[in-house]
Amino acid sequence: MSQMQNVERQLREMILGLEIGPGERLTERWIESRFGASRTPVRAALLRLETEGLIARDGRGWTVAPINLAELGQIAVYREAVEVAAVRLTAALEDRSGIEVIAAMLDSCGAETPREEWHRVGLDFHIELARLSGNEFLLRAVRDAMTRLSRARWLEVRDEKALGRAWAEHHAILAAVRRGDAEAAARLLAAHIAGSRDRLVTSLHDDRRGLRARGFAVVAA
Amino acid sequence: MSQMQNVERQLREMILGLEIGPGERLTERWIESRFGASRTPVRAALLRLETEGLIARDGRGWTVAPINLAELGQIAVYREAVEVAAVRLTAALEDRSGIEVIAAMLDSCGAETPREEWHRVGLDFHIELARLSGNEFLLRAVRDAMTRLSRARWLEVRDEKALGRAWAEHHAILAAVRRGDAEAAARLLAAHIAGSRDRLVTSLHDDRRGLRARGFAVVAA
DNA sequence: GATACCAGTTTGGGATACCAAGCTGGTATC
DNA sequence: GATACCAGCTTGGTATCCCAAACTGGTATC
Repeated sequence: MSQMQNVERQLREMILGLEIGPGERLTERWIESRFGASRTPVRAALLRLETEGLIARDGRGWTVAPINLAELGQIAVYREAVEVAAVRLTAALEDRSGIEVIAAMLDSCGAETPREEWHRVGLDFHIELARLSGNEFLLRAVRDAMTRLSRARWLEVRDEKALGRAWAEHHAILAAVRRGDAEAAARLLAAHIAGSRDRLVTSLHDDRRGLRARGFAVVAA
Repeated sequence: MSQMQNVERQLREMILGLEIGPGERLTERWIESRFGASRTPVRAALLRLETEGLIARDGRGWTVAPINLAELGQIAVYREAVEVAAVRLTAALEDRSGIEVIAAMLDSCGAETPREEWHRVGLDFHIELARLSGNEFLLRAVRDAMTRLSRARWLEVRDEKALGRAWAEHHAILAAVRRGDAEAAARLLAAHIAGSRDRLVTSLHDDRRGLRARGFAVVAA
């Protein structure tokens, strides 16, 4: 694997894993020494991560993208548009057996499953559901949206109840798609996304002092 | 302006203007000498254009993205999802005066307007309409889709009648938005996108021999 | 004490040298 | 004549060097 891909992957993991906090400054030299690569692949990786929205230019330098509450609201609208379109396509397919793989993925999470895994499955559910549509652009849009949401969701304080509710909503969406009920699937998905956004924004808004205390830049809605 | 932006902009214009044909191979050294920049900004520009879908990796090298008829169909579905979402948002705004700027843009095209200008306005109509929604992600999605459609639309054989019809459909969509009729706007826009796709794919499919004769790679649907 | 200024350092942008992988054209062998 | 093979060239990947701009810390001046 090339150095650029190495740096890109590792840096993305550090950002998404909050090992580098939202709003933190990045210098090409620091990354270079941190990952043992020269500046050429480092700069290539930065350019790619910039298009993912994980880092942003800060004047002449680079900054890890802050958590932006207004952006979360816009992403929810965007998600609804593309995810609903994707699920409508999928519900209209003759062969909807791909659904079962996603259902199995959901069921693989149990009481003893680590929180990290719940988080990953919660994101992958939406990505895999979009993939079933067969539309590359809808898939990419969903993947991009989930990447941008990833850190915020990780910071969200989620209790058992919220996790269980999301799990149930995911299954309800799958059930509607399974029986080919596009309208129901679209309605359930839209409600799920709106509810998810509300919980997310409320949680982060309430906790913004704590987040800032941890050194995380949080931009208000 | 930085060298990277220079190279990126000029290379994008050459690709979109079909000065470099779809499917053509690109080498970093050729670009370097062509634009008088060194490989560092050239590589940065290539990485950015790759994310726009205008160029793609071809094994170890670079290739100008071919015209892909299957992709055009997928883009139409994607466009419908995001553009309809955007126009619904716009129709729900209190202040919809931005509409008039777009209407003026349409009206600036007359019988003596060069074909190039019609082309640009036809793309910008959709982008500016999405911008009015105020949602950055929907705007970016539409802009990205129109960029990917640009070359295909330029190759489309369009007669006066088709241009006039598109112009009328654009105005009809604006009228629906102006009176706040989200349902009508969504319906008209969806029909416009579907019709546009049909004409585009049919035209390119019928002309694919001619396009290939010009050295343009055309991937079948 | 505040401020204007200056030298030193840091940083991203760019240019270039080097390398390994892969391709090409020619050649020698059968 | 076909094929295996090899030298040389091309090309993207990487490392490194230079530069100008911006930042930093300290100092001198008022």
